[in-house]
Amino acid sequence: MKRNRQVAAPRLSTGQGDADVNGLQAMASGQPAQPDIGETLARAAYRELRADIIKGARAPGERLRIEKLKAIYGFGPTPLREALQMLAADQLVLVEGNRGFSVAQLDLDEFKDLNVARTVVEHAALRLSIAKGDDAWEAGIVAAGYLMGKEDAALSATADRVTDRWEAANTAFHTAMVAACGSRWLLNVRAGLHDQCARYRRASVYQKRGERDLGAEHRAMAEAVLARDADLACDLTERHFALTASSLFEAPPAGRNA
Amino acid sequence: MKRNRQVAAPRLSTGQGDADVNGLQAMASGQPAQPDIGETLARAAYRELRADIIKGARAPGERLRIEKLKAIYGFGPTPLREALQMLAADQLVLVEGNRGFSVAQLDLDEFKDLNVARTVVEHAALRLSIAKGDDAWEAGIVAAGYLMGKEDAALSATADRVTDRWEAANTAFHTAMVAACGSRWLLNVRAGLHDQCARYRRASVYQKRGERDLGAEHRAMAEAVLARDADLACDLTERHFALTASSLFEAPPAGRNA
DNA sequence: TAACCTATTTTTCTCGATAAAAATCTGTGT
DNA sequence: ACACAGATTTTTATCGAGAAAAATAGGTTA
Repeated sequence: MKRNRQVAAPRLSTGQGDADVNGLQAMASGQPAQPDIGETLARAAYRELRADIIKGARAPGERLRIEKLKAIYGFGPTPLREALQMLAADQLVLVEGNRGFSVAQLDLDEFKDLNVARTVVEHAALRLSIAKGDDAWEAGIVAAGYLMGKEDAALSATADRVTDRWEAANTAFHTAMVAACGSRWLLNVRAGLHDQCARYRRASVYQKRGERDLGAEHRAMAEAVLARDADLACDLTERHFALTASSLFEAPPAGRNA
Repeated sequence: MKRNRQVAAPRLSTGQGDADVNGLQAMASGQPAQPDIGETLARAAYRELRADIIKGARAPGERLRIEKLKAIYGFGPTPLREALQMLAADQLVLVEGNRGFSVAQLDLDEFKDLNVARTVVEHAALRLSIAKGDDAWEAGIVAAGYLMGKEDAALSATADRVTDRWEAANTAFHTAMVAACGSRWLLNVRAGLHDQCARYRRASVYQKRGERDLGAEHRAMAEAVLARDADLACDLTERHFALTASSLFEAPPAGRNA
């Protein structure tokens, strides 16, 4: 009777009672942040912060003081701290002894390192997936490829920065191709590495996509995978990653745009 | 003056003032748990819980109620919750909406899955390491192999359960071989998968080591790696993992020994 | 002036208490 | 007896306050 949903009500009653809080959150996170019922505040804070860090809304190196985050996101100190600890486990946030949290720095050497690991995992997942994939898997690739094509077209038309929509389609497309690899652990690891790379991708102001035809790259990959040509698919994937990487290397040292 | 080390003093003043708490902790974690200075209680709790879960002191599936953990480890609710969230990120702990935490269950299918991912990552790291390793790397393998040999001998002499010492030597030995792979990310991922597997290894009551000569397996691996024979090294590693796995498969369903 | 020690402020971390949710128990009606 | 609704208990999640640590500022001495 006097009992409201845990996740919604306390959020609003955290100090201010009007809609300004939601406005702030929407500004910070992009979407209205509709918390799934049963979701904990700590997890909601985790999701919002994670999304903001990956998309670059929270700049690399930025100090994440609890009071500041409290003002921005409207969560209390406890959920925020728990969220930050989780993000630290993801390597998205740096935690120093008694000196608080900060957004993990972007570093070119780190990115090369990351790319090595990602390529290894992606190759393995791709080969397994090609060996094991069934009809439903193929259909999933076709569907994701279709949406990817639309986003690629929209992107090259506007010549603008990468959008959230494009990112989502990209993630779905690449995930679809490795989905049948048969190891949830491999997919988990892969997803983590993918998210890390997404951060670098989106942080780079100078995305010289002009010289790339992403649509063609994606089409070629899907084709190779559907043709079960593992060697070609791995080769295309590696080149795909490398092209993104090299466009970042040519940009000025990342992480200085705080 | 009135200021003590953060990590030690509050621990003892958490309710009881006598040494019983330490006794409990020592019982639970195996060692006196000497917290590094500057370490946070949350991180100390994380380390202790993590070690206990991996070594099986906290049984798979066991519910981790805050009050219970408070009594066992002597930490307050906040550090404990933060530690549990970190462990959940590591997939060592399962967290359910508003229903608390529990030790992740052990499951044979899950272990097969895990082994796929681990083998992939280990192979890649091994190949890279063999390609790039220098003299210091070789020396590290020789040193770790020497200690490993001692522990293997001690183990086969007592025919007893795997000890903490053996586990530590095993971890160090395998880590030494991949240490030169050149990607910290790959090593991080690898370490996480290794720890997960260690859990399965130690949980299995029926470790039919009798038929295995671990010392010989380890020596052969070190030899192949030092000879820079990547194919052989990968092959031996895969077989090494597979043997451990098969000895678990023959045991009754794991995780029922709570 | 520079180095060092002390006091103050700021920030982080932890605890105890409280509110919210789930689980359990109880009684009621069919 | 069984199913269901309501109330109670237990467990979990969150908040606000306070203790501890780091950072900063100020003052003293060589």
